[in-house]
Amino acid sequence: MLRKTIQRDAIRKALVHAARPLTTQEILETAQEEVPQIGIATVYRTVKTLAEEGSIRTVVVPGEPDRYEVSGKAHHHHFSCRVCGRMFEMDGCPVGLENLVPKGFLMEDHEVFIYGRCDECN
Amino acid sequence: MLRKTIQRDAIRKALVHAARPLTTQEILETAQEEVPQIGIATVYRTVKTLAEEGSIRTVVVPGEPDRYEVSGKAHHHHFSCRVCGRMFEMDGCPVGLENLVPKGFLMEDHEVFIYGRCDECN
DNA sequence: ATCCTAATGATAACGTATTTTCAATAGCAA
DNA sequence: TTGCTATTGAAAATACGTTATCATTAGGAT
Repeated sequence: MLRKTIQRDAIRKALVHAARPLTTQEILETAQEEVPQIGIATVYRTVKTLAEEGSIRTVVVPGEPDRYEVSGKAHHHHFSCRVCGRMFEMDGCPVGLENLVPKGFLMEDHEVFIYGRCDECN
Repeated sequence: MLRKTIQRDAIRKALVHAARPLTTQEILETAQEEVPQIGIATVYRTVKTLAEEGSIRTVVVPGEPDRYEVSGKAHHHHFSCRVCGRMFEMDGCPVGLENLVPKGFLMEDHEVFIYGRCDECN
């Protein structure tokens, strides 16, 4: 039986309140504002549980550690700021992806990453 | 002074003749057809040199090891086959990427990955 | 309030990709 | 052909994200 702990609450809150996908480090830092003694192992454990139960989604990023975001959001992609390293959500989807797919290939899924500077760093 | 070796030649050839970006393992296997005793350390060393001199480009992929391809190709993106694990080139680019970028953000670059089954695995 | 045990925190261990080490080999200039 | 030293191969060492270990803490049912 799953127990309700202040650590899990802090981690869940960090993810729910974030408007962007968070790394385990970012989750740790946010959760520490509420539960200072929380450790990284708890973040990994909780994130794993939340992902298994389906309430969060893993965002796998090129050349960077995984991020996590609450599931159920509308289809979207991500913007990665080269200055502050944060990753942001972008609504919508580019057009004509199916035209890229070579003949005979089957498209099941896609990912788009845009790199640049976020509004704060720009 | 850089020396010409059969190992470097085999690695360069593997990359030049490939129609798709290769992992260090794939480079090793291809190069071994020509130089059976070649080791993975030489692949890493040579790939690093080639990247520094600009003749190849590193393709950083979500959740997978880096790939390498010769530079100078026309702008393109990649298709990743979930069955055989190979990555293929796709000419062209989706439309409307700039519409995704939030107000105040600056787009410098972008990457698109499509996942599915390649023609051989389909 | 007590007891059982799930959960935690600190840290060691792991997995995997990549780099370094070092003795042996092989370009290549003289 | 010789000699110098860049390059190689094998294996050890790193880097770094993630998982496991284990003694301690704290939900929460009774």
